[in-house]
Amino acid sequence: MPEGHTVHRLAGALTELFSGQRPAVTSPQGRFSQGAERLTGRVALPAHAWGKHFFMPFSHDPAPVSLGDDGPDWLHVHLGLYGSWSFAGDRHFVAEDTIGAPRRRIGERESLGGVSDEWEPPEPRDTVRVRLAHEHGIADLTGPNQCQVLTGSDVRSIVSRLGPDPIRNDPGDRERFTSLVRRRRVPVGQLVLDQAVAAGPGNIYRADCLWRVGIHPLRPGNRVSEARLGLLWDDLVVAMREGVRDGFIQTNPLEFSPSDPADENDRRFAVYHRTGRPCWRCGTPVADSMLAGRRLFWCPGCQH
DNA sequence: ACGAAATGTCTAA
DNA sequence: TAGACCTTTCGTT
Repeated sequence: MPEGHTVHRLAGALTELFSGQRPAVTSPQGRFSQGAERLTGRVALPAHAWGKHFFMPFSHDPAPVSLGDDGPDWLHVHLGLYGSWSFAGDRHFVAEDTIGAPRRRIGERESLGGVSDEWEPPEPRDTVRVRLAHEHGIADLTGPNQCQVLTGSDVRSIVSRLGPDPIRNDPGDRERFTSLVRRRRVPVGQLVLDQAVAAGPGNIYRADCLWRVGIHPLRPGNRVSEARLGLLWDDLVVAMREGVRDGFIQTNPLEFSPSDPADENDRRFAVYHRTGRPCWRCGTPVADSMLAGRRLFWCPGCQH
Protein backbone atom coordinates (compact mmCIF):
# COMPACT_ATOMS: atom_id res chain seq x y z
CA MET A 1 0.00 0.00 0.00
CA PRO A 2 2.50 2.19 -0.92
CA GLU A 3 1.85 5.69 -2.04
CA GLY A 4 4.82 7.95 -2.66
CA HIS A 5 5.50 8.71 0.99
CA THR A 6 6.26 5.02 1.61
CA VAL A 7 8.78 4.88 -1.20
CA HIS A 8 10.60 8.01 0.02
CA ARG A 9 10.72 6.52 3.49
CA LEU A 10 12.12 3.29 2.10
CA ALA A 11 14.80 5.15 0.19
CA GLY A 12 15.86 6.66 3.51
CA ALA A 13 15.76 3.37 5.40
CA LEU A 14 17.65 1.35 2.79
CA THR A 15 20.22 4.11 2.41
CA GLU A 16 20.80 4.12 6.14
CA LEU A 17 21.07 0.37 6.38
CA PHE A 18 23.07 -0.48 3.28
CA SER A 19 24.76 2.49 1.62
CA GLY A 20 28.52 2.31 1.63
CA GLN A 21 28.40 -1.44 2.12
CA ARG A 22 28.62 -4.39 -0.21
CA PRO A 23 25.49 -6.35 0.68
CA ALA A 24 24.95 -9.91 -0.46
CA VAL A 25 22.05 -9.82 -2.90
CA THR A 26 20.02 -12.99 -3.38
CA SER A 27 16.65 -14.03 -4.74
CA PRO A 28 15.24 -16.80 -2.53
CA GLN A 29 12.22 -17.01 -4.81
CA GLY A 30 14.46 -17.29 -7.86
CA ARG A 31 12.77 -14.75 -10.07
CA PHE A 32 15.52 -12.17 -9.60
CA SER A 33 18.53 -14.49 -9.60
CA GLN A 34 20.23 -12.87 -12.58
CA GLY A 35 19.85 -9.37 -11.23
CA ALA A 36 20.99 -10.47 -7.80
CA GLU A 37 24.13 -11.96 -9.24
CA ARG A 38 24.89 -8.75 -11.06
CA LEU A 39 24.57 -6.60 -7.96
CA THR A 40 26.39 -8.80 -5.49
CA GLY A 41 29.85 -7.58 -4.56
CA ARG A 42 29.18 -3.98 -5.49
CA VAL A 43 28.91 -0.97 -3.24
CA ALA A 44 25.35 0.14 -2.54
CA LEU A 45 25.05 3.93 -2.79
CA PRO A 46 22.32 6.25 -1.43
CA ALA A 47 18.89 5.42 -2.86
CA HIS A 48 16.50 7.76 -4.67
CA ALA A 49 12.71 7.97 -4.81
CA TRP A 50 10.62 9.68 -7.45
CA GLY A 51 6.90 9.22 -6.99
CA LYS A 52 6.34 5.52 -6.43
CA HIS A 53 9.62 4.50 -8.06
CA PHE A 54 12.64 3.41 -6.04
CA PHE A 55 16.18 3.49 -7.43
CA MET A 56 19.35 2.31 -5.72
CA PRO A 57 22.72 2.49 -7.48
CA PHE A 58 25.23 -0.34 -7.10
CA SER A 59 28.71 0.65 -8.15
CA HIS A 60 32.22 -0.75 -8.38
CA ASP A 61 33.57 2.24 -6.49
CA PRO A 62 32.04 4.29 -3.70
CA ALA A 63 32.07 7.71 -5.42
CA PRO A 64 28.74 9.53 -5.10
CA VAL A 65 26.37 9.52 -8.07
CA SER A 66 23.25 11.42 -9.11
CA LEU A 67 19.91 9.89 -10.08
CA GLY A 68 20.24 8.25 -13.49
CA ASP A 69 24.03 8.60 -13.85
CA ASP A 70 25.76 6.22 -16.20
CA GLY A 71 28.20 3.86 -14.57
CA PRO A 72 26.41 2.13 -11.72
CA ASP A 73 23.78 -0.53 -12.21
CA TRP A 74 20.48 0.63 -10.80
CA LEU A 75 18.12 -1.51 -8.74
CA HIS A 76 14.63 -0.33 -9.69
CA VAL A 77 11.62 -1.36 -7.61
CA HIS A 78 7.94 -0.52 -7.98
CA LEU A 79 5.88 -1.99 -5.16
CA GLY A 80 2.59 -1.98 -7.04
CA LEU A 81 -0.47 -2.68 -4.97
CA TYR A 82 0.99 -4.87 -2.30
CA GLY A 83 4.75 -5.09 -2.51
CA SER A 84 6.64 -4.56 0.73
CA TRP A 85 10.05 -4.67 2.37
CA SER A 86 10.62 -6.40 5.70
CA PHE A 87 13.62 -5.93 7.93
CA ALA A 88 15.36 -7.92 10.60
CA GLY A 89 18.67 -7.58 12.33
CA ASP A 90 20.66 -7.05 15.49
CA ARG A 91 20.90 -3.90 17.55
CA HIS A 92 23.20 -2.21 15.04
CA PHE A 93 20.47 -2.57 12.50
CA VAL A 94 17.46 -0.47 13.37
CA ALA A 95 14.49 -0.17 11.03
CA GLU A 96 10.81 -0.53 11.02
CA ASP A 97 9.65 -4.11 10.69
CA THR A 98 7.79 -3.61 7.48
CA ILE A 99 7.58 -0.76 5.06
CA GLY A 100 5.11 -0.93 2.27
CA ALA A 101 2.03 -2.96 2.83
CA PRO A 102 0.69 -2.59 6.40
CA ARG A 103 1.59 -6.09 7.43
CA ARG A 104 4.29 -7.76 9.39
CA ARG A 105 6.05 -10.70 7.93
CA ILE A 106 9.49 -11.93 8.35
CA GLY A 107 11.52 -10.61 11.20
CA GLU A 108 8.63 -9.62 13.35
CA ARG A 109 9.22 -8.18 16.75
CA GLU A 110 11.19 -11.03 18.13
CA SER A 111 14.04 -10.69 15.69
CA LEU A 112 14.04 -6.94 15.42
CA GLY A 113 16.33 -4.88 17.59
CA GLY A 114 16.93 -8.15 19.36
CA VAL A 115 19.80 -9.25 21.43
CA SER A 116 23.16 -7.91 20.52
CA ASP A 117 25.45 -10.69 19.50
CA GLU A 118 23.66 -13.86 18.57
CA TRP A 119 21.66 -12.62 15.63
CA GLU A 120 21.15 -15.05 12.79
CA PRO A 121 19.33 -14.17 9.59
CA PRO A 122 15.83 -15.72 9.53
CA GLU A 123 14.82 -18.13 6.79
CA PRO A 124 13.19 -16.15 3.99
CA ARG A 125 9.63 -16.85 2.97
CA ASP A 126 9.53 -18.60 -0.38
CA THR A 127 7.98 -15.50 -1.98
CA VAL A 128 10.95 -13.25 -1.24
CA ARG A 129 12.06 -11.78 -4.56
CA VAL A 130 15.16 -10.04 -3.20
CA ARG A 131 17.15 -10.23 -0.01
CA LEU A 132 19.82 -7.66 0.80
CA ALA A 133 22.03 -8.90 3.60
CA HIS A 134 25.07 -7.98 5.62
CA GLU A 135 26.32 -9.21 8.95
CA HIS A 136 23.97 -7.04 11.02
CA GLY A 137 20.70 -7.44 9.18
CA ILE A 138 18.57 -8.23 6.17
CA ALA A 139 15.91 -6.57 4.03
CA ASP A 140 13.43 -8.78 2.17
CA LEU A 141 11.31 -7.60 -0.75
CA THR A 142 8.08 -9.45 -1.57
CA GLY A 143 5.32 -8.91 -4.08
CA PRO A 144 6.75 -6.04 -6.15
CA ASN A 145 5.11 -5.06 -9.38
CA GLN A 146 8.53 -4.39 -10.88
CA CYS A 147 12.03 -5.30 -9.75
CA GLN A 148 14.89 -5.08 -12.20
CA VAL A 149 18.43 -3.93 -12.83
CA LEU A 150 18.64 -0.89 -15.11
CA THR A 151 21.27 1.29 -16.75
CA GLY A 152 21.43 5.00 -16.04
CA SER A 153 19.80 5.66 -19.38
CA ASP A 154 16.88 3.35 -18.49
CA VAL A 155 16.45 5.24 -15.23
CA ARG A 156 16.44 8.61 -16.97
CA SER A 157 13.80 7.40 -19.37
CA ILE A 158 11.49 6.31 -16.53
CA VAL A 159 11.95 9.55 -14.63
CA SER A 160 11.34 11.62 -17.75
CA ARG A 161 7.85 10.15 -18.00
CA LEU A 162 6.97 11.08 -14.41
CA GLY A 163 5.30 14.30 -13.37
CA PRO A 164 6.39 16.49 -10.45
CA ASP A 165 6.61 14.75 -7.08
CA PRO A 166 4.94 16.71 -4.24
CA ILE A 167 7.41 15.28 -1.73
CA ARG A 168 10.31 16.70 -3.73
CA ASN A 169 8.42 19.90 -4.61
CA ASP A 170 11.20 21.19 -6.83
CA PRO A 171 11.16 24.76 -8.17
CA GLY A 172 8.49 25.16 -10.84
CA ASP A 173 6.62 22.00 -9.86
CA ARG A 174 3.55 23.85 -8.64
CA GLU A 175 3.09 25.61 -11.98
CA ARG A 176 3.88 22.45 -13.88
CA PHE A 177 1.15 20.59 -12.00
CA THR A 178 -1.51 23.23 -12.46
CA SER A 179 -0.81 23.59 -16.15
CA LEU A 180 -0.81 19.82 -16.71
CA VAL A 181 -4.24 19.57 -15.07
CA ARG A 182 -5.72 22.61 -16.76
CA ARG A 183 -4.95 21.48 -20.28
CA ARG A 184 -7.23 18.42 -19.97
CA ARG A 185 -10.96 17.73 -19.74
CA VAL A 186 -10.47 14.51 -17.77
CA PRO A 187 -11.88 14.61 -14.20
CA VAL A 188 -9.39 16.19 -11.82
CA GLY A 189 -9.72 13.13 -9.56
CA GLN A 190 -8.40 10.98 -12.37
CA LEU A 191 -5.57 13.39 -13.17
CA VAL A 192 -4.30 13.37 -9.59
CA LEU A 193 -3.70 9.61 -9.95
CA ASP A 194 -2.00 10.05 -13.33
CA GLN A 195 1.70 9.69 -12.49
CA ALA A 196 2.61 11.88 -15.47
CA VAL A 197 0.65 14.73 -13.87
CA ALA A 198 1.74 14.19 -10.27
CA ALA A 199 4.12 11.41 -9.24
CA GLY A 200 3.40 9.79 -5.90
CA PRO A 201 -0.23 10.39 -4.91
CA GLY A 202 -2.35 7.23 -4.60
CA ASN A 203 -5.99 6.58 -3.88
CA ILE A 204 -5.95 7.89 -0.32
CA TYR A 205 -4.14 11.18 -0.93
CA ARG A 206 -6.28 11.72 -4.02
CA ALA A 207 -9.55 11.35 -2.14
CA ASP A 208 -8.55 13.14 1.03
CA CYS A 209 -6.57 16.07 -0.38
CA LEU A 210 -9.40 16.86 -2.81
CA TRP A 211 -11.75 16.85 0.16
CA ARG A 212 -9.43 19.03 2.23
CA VAL A 213 -9.39 21.75 -0.43
CA GLY A 214 -13.08 21.28 -1.33
CA ILE A 215 -12.70 20.28 -5.00
CA HIS A 216 -15.19 17.84 -6.51
CA PRO A 217 -13.20 14.94 -7.99
CA LEU A 218 -15.37 14.67 -11.09
CA ARG A 219 -14.88 18.29 -12.10
CA PRO A 220 -12.98 18.42 -15.41
CA GLY A 221 -9.37 19.52 -14.99
CA ASN A 222 -9.79 22.50 -17.31
CA ARG A 223 -12.70 23.75 -15.18
CA VAL A 224 -10.76 24.01 -11.93
CA SER A 225 -9.26 27.43 -11.35
CA GLU A 226 -5.52 27.88 -11.31
CA ALA A 227 -5.76 29.18 -7.75
CA ARG A 228 -7.60 26.13 -6.44
CA LEU A 229 -5.18 23.77 -8.19
CA GLY A 230 -2.31 25.63 -6.57
CA LEU A 231 -3.92 25.01 -3.19
CA LEU A 232 -4.38 21.34 -4.08
CA TRP A 233 -0.68 21.04 -4.90
CA ASP A 234 0.26 22.76 -1.65
CA ASP A 235 -1.96 20.37 0.28
CA LEU A 236 -0.42 17.32 -1.40
CA VAL A 237 3.00 18.65 -0.42
CA VAL A 238 1.97 19.08 3.22
CA ALA A 239 0.02 15.82 3.58
CA MET A 240 2.56 13.61 1.83
CA ARG A 241 5.53 15.10 3.67
CA GLU A 242 3.71 14.37 6.92
CA GLY A 243 3.32 10.81 5.69
CA VAL A 244 7.08 10.56 5.15
CA ARG A 245 7.73 11.97 8.61
CA ASP A 246 5.16 9.79 10.43
CA GLY A 247 5.26 6.58 8.43
CA PHE A 248 1.49 6.47 8.05
CA ILE A 249 -1.26 8.47 6.41
CA GLN A 250 -3.30 10.70 8.72
CA THR A 251 -5.34 12.97 6.51
CA ASN A 252 -8.33 13.68 8.73
CA PRO A 253 -7.67 17.14 10.17
CA LEU A 254 -10.00 16.60 13.14
CA GLU A 255 -8.47 15.79 16.49
CA PHE A 256 -9.93 13.23 18.83
CA SER A 257 -9.57 12.84 22.55
CA PRO A 258 -8.30 9.42 23.63
CA SER A 259 -11.71 8.61 25.08
CA ASP A 260 -13.62 9.58 21.97
CA PRO A 261 -15.90 6.75 20.90
CA ALA A 262 -15.26 7.39 17.20
CA ASP A 263 -14.30 4.20 15.45
CA GLU A 264 -10.54 3.85 15.47
CA ASN A 265 -10.53 2.85 11.82
CA ASP A 266 -12.73 5.75 10.93
CA ARG A 267 -10.57 8.48 12.44
CA ARG A 268 -7.58 8.35 10.19
CA PHE A 269 -9.02 9.50 6.91
CA ALA A 270 -11.21 12.33 5.65
CA VAL A 271 -13.40 10.48 3.14
CA TYR A 272 -11.32 7.49 2.07
CA HIS A 273 -13.14 4.25 2.98
CA ARG A 274 -15.85 6.22 4.77
CA THR A 275 -18.76 5.53 2.40
CA GLY A 276 -22.08 6.34 4.06
CA ARG A 277 -20.50 7.89 7.14
CA PRO A 278 -21.09 11.58 7.86
CA CYS A 279 -18.66 14.09 6.39
CA TRP A 280 -16.45 15.54 9.14
CA ARG A 281 -17.16 19.03 7.78
CA CYS A 282 -20.83 19.10 6.77
CA GLY A 283 -22.42 15.84 7.88
CA THR A 284 -23.45 14.70 4.41
CA PRO A 285 -22.94 10.94 3.93
CA VAL A 286 -19.71 10.20 2.04
CA ALA A 287 -20.27 8.84 -1.48
CA ASP A 288 -18.22 6.45 -3.57
CA SER A 289 -18.14 5.26 -7.15
CA MET A 290 -15.71 3.76 -9.62
CA LEU A 291 -13.57 6.07 -11.75
CA ALA A 292 -11.21 4.61 -14.34
CA GLY A 293 -11.04 1.35 -12.45
CA ARG A 294 -10.31 2.79 -9.00
CA ARG A 295 -12.72 3.42 -6.15
CA LEU A 296 -13.31 7.11 -5.60
CA PHE A 297 -14.60 8.70 -2.37
CA TRP A 298 -15.93 12.22 -1.87
CA CYS A 299 -18.46 14.33 0.01
CA PRO A 300 -21.34 15.44 -2.22
CA GLY A 301 -22.18 18.15 0.31
CA CYS A 302 -19.05 20.27 0.39
CA GLN A 303 -16.87 19.44 -2.62
CA HIS A 304 -17.63 21.52 -5.70
C1' DA B 1 -11.78 -23.92 1.54
C1' DC B 2 -12.93 -19.97 -1.10
C1' DG B 3 -13.58 -15.27 -2.73
C1' DA B 4 -12.88 -10.46 -2.45
C1' DA B 5 -10.30 -6.56 -1.65
C1' DA B 6 -6.07 -3.83 -1.14
C1' DT B 7 -2.49 2.77 -0.54
C1' DG B 8 -0.97 0.05 -8.59
C1' DT B 9 -0.04 -0.14 -13.49
C1' DC B 10 0.13 -2.21 -17.88
C1' DT B 11 -1.85 -4.23 -22.20
C1' DA B 12 -5.34 -5.72 -25.37
C1' DA B 13 -9.81 -5.22 -27.38
C1' DT C 1 -13.34 -1.34 -20.12
C1' DA C 2 -11.57 -5.94 -18.93
C1' DG C 3 -8.09 -8.76 -17.69
C1' DA C 4 -3.41 -9.76 -16.14
C1' DC C 5 0.10 -9.49 -12.71
C1' DC C 6 2.58 -9.48 -7.97
C1' DT C 7 0.82 -11.46 -2.54
C1' DT C 8 -1.57 -11.40 1.77
C1' DT C 9 -5.47 -10.81 4.80
C1' DC C 10 -10.04 -11.02 6.06
C1' DG C 11 -14.64 -12.25 5.65
C1' DT C 12 -17.82 -15.79 4.34
C1' DT C 13 -19.22 -20.65 3.47
